[in-house]
Amino acid sequence: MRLTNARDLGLFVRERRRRLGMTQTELSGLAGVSRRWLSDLEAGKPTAEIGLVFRVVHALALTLEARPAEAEPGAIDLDDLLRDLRTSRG
Amino acid sequence: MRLTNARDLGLFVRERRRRLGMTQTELSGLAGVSRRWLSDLEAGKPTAEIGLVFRVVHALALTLEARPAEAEPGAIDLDDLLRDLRTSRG
DNA sequence: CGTGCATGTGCACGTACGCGCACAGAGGCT
DNA sequence: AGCCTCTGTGCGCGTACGTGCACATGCACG
Repeated sequence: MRLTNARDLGLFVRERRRRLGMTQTELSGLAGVSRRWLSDLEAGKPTAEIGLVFRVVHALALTLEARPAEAEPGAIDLDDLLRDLRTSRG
Repeated sequence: MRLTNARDLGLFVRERRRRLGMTQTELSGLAGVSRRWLSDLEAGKPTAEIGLVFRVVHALALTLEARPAEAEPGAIDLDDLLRDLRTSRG
């Protein structure tokens, strides 16, 4: 699942939690966060602290991966493009 | 790159930023965050808000992906295992 | 050596976090 | 109908956030 914002994250966490058959109370205890906060997170709260988010992610046996955005079909390497932009007129 | 905690995230952001030839000032302006905060983020601050993190991630042309943790070589499906645990003694 | 840029960091401010508690609404089960 | 579980949410508290500013260090260049 691709996460682009807090709402995505919240929905994904909720779905994952349900898939594992957990309640908010159980997951919050497992992750060491309050149920109150978890409820807000699942609702897409954008001000949630990433440290707590990582705790929840681990408790859900999830892996978080970051990678450069997909190259367009035009086959231009975005990394090089941006870097060139910077080094040429920066 | 696999991100497991705030420190990972910070280091990854820093490396990615440098790879694109950006300074903290440039990236912070592009992402709409303060340079102060970006500096802290790259240092691994665990209390950073995920909303701002997503802004930086986008500004770096990055994709964030979440997925179930890898299954052990023992071939037990962790999802099923956890779900069964819950439904049988919950 | 002096200048300029990149980065880290202390400070003060206004704001909102995350927490626990308590209650309300919605289902499900008997 | 009555009961129990799950979830959302208002409130109040103590705390730390994120921001902007200013300064210091480190490094490259002429």
